[in-house]
Amino acid sequence: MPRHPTMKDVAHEARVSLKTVSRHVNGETNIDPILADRISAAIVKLGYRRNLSAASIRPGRTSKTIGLVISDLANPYYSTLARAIESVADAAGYLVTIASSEEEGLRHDRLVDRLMEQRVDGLIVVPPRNAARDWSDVAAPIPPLVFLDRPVPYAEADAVLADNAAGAREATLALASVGSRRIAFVGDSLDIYTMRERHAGYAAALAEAGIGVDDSLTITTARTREQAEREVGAVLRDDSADAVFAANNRSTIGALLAFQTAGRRLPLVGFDDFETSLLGNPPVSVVSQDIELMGRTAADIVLGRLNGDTSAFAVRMLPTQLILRGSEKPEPEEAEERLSRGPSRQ
Amino acid sequence: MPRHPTMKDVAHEARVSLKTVSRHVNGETNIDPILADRISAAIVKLGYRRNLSAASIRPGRTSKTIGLVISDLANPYYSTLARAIESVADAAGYLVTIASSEEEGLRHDRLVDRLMEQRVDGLIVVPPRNAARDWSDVAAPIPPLVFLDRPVPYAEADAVLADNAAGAREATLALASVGSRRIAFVGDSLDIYTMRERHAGYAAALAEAGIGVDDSLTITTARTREQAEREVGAVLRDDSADAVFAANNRSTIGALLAFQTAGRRLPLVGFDDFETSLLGNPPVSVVSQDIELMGRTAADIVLGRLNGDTSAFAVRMLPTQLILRGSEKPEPEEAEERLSRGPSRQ
DNA sequence: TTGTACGCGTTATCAT
DNA sequence: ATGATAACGCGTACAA
Repeated sequence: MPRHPTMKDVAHEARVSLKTVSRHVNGETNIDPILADRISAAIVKLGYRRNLSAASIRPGRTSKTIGLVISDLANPYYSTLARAIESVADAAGYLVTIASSEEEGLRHDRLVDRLMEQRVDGLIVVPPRNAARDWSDVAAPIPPLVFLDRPVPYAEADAVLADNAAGAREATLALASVGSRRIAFVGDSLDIYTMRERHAGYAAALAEAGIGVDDSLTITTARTREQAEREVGAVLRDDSADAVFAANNRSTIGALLAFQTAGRRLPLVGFDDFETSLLGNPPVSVVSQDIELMGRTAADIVLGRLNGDTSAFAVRMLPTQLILRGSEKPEPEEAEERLSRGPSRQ
Repeated sequence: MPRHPTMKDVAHEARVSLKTVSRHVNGETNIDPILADRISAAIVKLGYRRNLSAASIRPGRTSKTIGLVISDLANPYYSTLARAIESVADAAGYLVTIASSEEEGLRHDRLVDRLMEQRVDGLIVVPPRNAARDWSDVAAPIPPLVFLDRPVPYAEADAVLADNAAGAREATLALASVGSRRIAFVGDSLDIYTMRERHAGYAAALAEAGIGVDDSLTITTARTREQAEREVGAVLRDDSADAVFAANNRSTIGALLAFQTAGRRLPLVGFDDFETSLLGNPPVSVVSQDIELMGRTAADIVLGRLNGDTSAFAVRMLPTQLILRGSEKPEPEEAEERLSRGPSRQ
């Protein structure tokens, strides 16, 4: 593998000075067409490519790169966010370096440090659940920083979040409005910010509907799809609830699996839409976040800061959307149901 | 925002020379503990962070970054690939810069150029459907290069692919072995490499099973989930097929939607597993690719090359796995079916 | 319009 | 063990 040709090589080949090549490469116009042609020819002949790493160390120049630290790129929620960010960044001429923290504070901090050492121009970050270092302990200068999807652990930054509490409230009200009274909350630990928010919205809706919160209906052990399935299976056996608010994707799918196994279902609304929500029978009602908008907003904020926006730091709370597809309603009576259904389906 | 402190600043603050700071930062041991302490203190006091961009311009030094160009990061298939690559890369101390080509040749080429200008150490690339530039026209030096998921457009590189033809053959044989004779192929255009491969496997299986290929059963207009749904709906109305091989994810889901609408289903096997394949009734049989293994393999190859592996370029064809969950079988008779089913489910 | 000379932050050589 | 000095590839005063 040959060495990378440099500007000096090009200059030599084209019998011009370094500076003239630099001008040519940077698209300046005041340059003799004769020389320009010679330079172009030399560039093609040698296969010259700019070294942006080298260029970026000059004062005032940057890497035109944005760093993104999320929990897990394999999670569709985060890959959708990443895609939206990448899309906005690319349109502005920026690359995106993406890293997964796996919710581990130390790993997160290591990745942030690495990205700063790489001199990214901006940083978009999903704070890990188990935060390690405090952001106020990070030495200046910190590049424009946006927190995503989680509460803001640091004042000198912007943030973009979904209104989890409002979404959960709407979902729970929808279940209550068609007659459910013992609505179970099925989700992950309330140590997780989004879960706390969603549970708060759930509780608020119950209060509004004149239903007391029954703690035995709050299930926070659904870390995986399988656990959710077991928990909802137990609910069905005990007949302890008459509806389910599934506070995340895994809980929704676990609930559906439990319904399938039991041969009967409860009214259900889930948090976060999923690819096959239309395939349920009935189709599954969900609280949907505009994930792409969240990503685009975060990227826009960073790019705005890079373009000199010095307005006060702010938290953008984005609304969610309740999509009712039918699963929020109670199961029809047996006889009636048989009629309304085809002889079989997937 | 203050300026980044440099090694020179640290050296000055610690009253040492530049080189000693460099040694300290790079973890060399031959250094007076007294001075080391002074340097550490200065680093903390000034908030010094090394500038890897600057370091990487030295000959023999690299950016410790890998470039990845895929079709679309929002597609779970590619985000799973990206995650696996990132995971391997991170363990080896590499960052990954990810970009989406959107299957556009020009965009793809632009991103590849940008990554090379950024001096990534290695490149993993999904060649776009509409290739623009030929790789042989790209000037040397090209960093270690691995093609992913598509046929190899260039000899000086490694490649990692799934055995699409074998997977499709297995799927089709599974349908034939339970009695289907008019098996429809539902997928996207055969201009797409994976579709061609999967159709070839489908045709091979039919030949093996002693069934002729009926061209009217090959549907290649299912670009979206909705189109697939319409096409399969038509098949159901016409009764033109007695089974469906869905050659990609969207086709599988479209078929399931059509089954749901029609109130009856055909034996079905889909290509690529999906999150809720267990939620079907019966659960959906699929050909599954080991996407993570593909990503890890690609990353391992690049890292191997970076560590001096000079063995001949090779194409790794990874096997697929047929997962039979029940949907490959014909629908039971009406009476029988009613018994085998609970009164209702999602 | 073109070129000279220097600096960016880092690492490497080599002498001390 | 430590430091002066020269690169690395590129951009920019400033002079010509």
